[in-house]
Amino acid sequence: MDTSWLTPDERAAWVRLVAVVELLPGVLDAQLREDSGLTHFEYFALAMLSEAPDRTLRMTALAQLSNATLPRLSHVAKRLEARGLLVREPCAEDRRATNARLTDEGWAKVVEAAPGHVANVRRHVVDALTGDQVRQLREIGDALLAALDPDGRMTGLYEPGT
Amino acid sequence: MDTSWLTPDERAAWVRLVAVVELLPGVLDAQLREDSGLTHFEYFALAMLSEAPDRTLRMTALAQLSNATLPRLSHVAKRLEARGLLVREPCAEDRRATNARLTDEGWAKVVEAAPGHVANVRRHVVDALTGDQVRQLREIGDALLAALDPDGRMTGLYEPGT
DNA sequence: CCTTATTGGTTGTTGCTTCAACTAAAGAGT
DNA sequence: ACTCTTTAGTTGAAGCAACAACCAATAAGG
Repeated sequence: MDTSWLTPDERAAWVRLVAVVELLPGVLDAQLREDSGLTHFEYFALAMLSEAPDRTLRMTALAQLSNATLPRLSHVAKRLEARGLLVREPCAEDRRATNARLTDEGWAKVVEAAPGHVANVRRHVVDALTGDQVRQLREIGDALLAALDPDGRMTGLYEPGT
Repeated sequence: MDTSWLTPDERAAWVRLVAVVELLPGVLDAQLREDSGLTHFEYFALAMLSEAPDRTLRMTALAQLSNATLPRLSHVAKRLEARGLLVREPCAEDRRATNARLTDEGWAKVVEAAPGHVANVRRHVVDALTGDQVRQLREIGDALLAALDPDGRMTGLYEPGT
C-alpha cells in the first residue's frame, strides 16, 4: 500500500534508495566516531575548511556546503572551537559575519581521520560497485541533485560539470 | 584533502551520493510533516505494518525493517499508540513479545498520506531519472545494500531478487 | 528442578538538533 | 539623518534519538 502508483521498476529502485539513505549515515558515523571521535557532520565541516583558501570559510558558506542550518552549525562550531579544532573570528570586510578557520590541530585531526574514512567509504560503497556502476551513479547523482537541490546550495561539493 | 585515494570518477560518484543522502531525508520529512503530521520514520513504520499480514508485526521485526533500535521504536510506538494509529498487545505464542497492529485509523492515515508522499518521491526522485537510470539505480542499490546490510536486516523491503 | 544465558521490551539520562527569539550590522527608501 | 527591511550569527528552551540499565520470559545445562 506504500509506494504504489510507481511501476514495479520504479518501486524497486526507490525502495533500495531509501534503504541506502537510511543505512549509510550510521555506517559513516560509527567508523568516524570510533576511530577519530568525530561525527560525520563534524568531519565533513572540518574537511570543507581544510580545502578552503586559507582554511577559512564564512559560517553561512560552511552551513550551505554542509546542508546545515545556521543554528546547528553555530552549536557544532562552538563545540569544535572548545576542542581547539577551529577558531571563529569576526570578519573584517563585513562586521556582521564570522569566519571559521581551521587550526593546526584541526588540520592534523583531518589528516589523521581521512585514511580510515576513505577506507570505510571504499569498503562499503566504492568497492561494492563496478566501474560502470560508479560512472552511472555519478550521473544519477547529478540528476537527483538537480531535483533535490535546485538552487545548488550544496554545490561546490559536487560541481555538476566536473 | 577529504576523499583522496579515490580516483576522480570514484570521488565524483561518492560526493554526489553523500549529497543525496544528506538532502533526501529533509525532503521526505518536510512533505510528510506538512501534509500529514508524520515524520518519515513514523510513516514508514505505519506503511510496513499496512503491508504485513493482519497489519501486525512483532516490535523486533518492525525495528529491523525500519533500521531502528528497539528502544527508539518503543518510544515512537508509544506516541503512535497515543494517537490511536496503532495498538500494542502481548503476543500469544511468545509471551515475551509484543505485537504492533495498525488500527483502522492508522490504516486511514496511511491511505491519506500515501498519495502525497508518492507524488513527492516522483517529483524529487523517480521523474528526475530516465528509465535506464531507474534500472541502474536498482542494481546499484542491490550492490550497496549487500555491503551496507550484509545480514539483510532491512531486507523484506528490498528483496534483492525481486 | 535450579542455574545461567539469551532474547524481547520498556524505562530513565545524556547529548545533539531544531525552533523561536534576539542582537547587531548593512542596505534601501524617504 | 531616520526608519524599515534584510542578512549574519548567537543563544536558550524543547523534542528526539542513542546508550545503558533494567525487568520478564524462554531455552539450555547440570
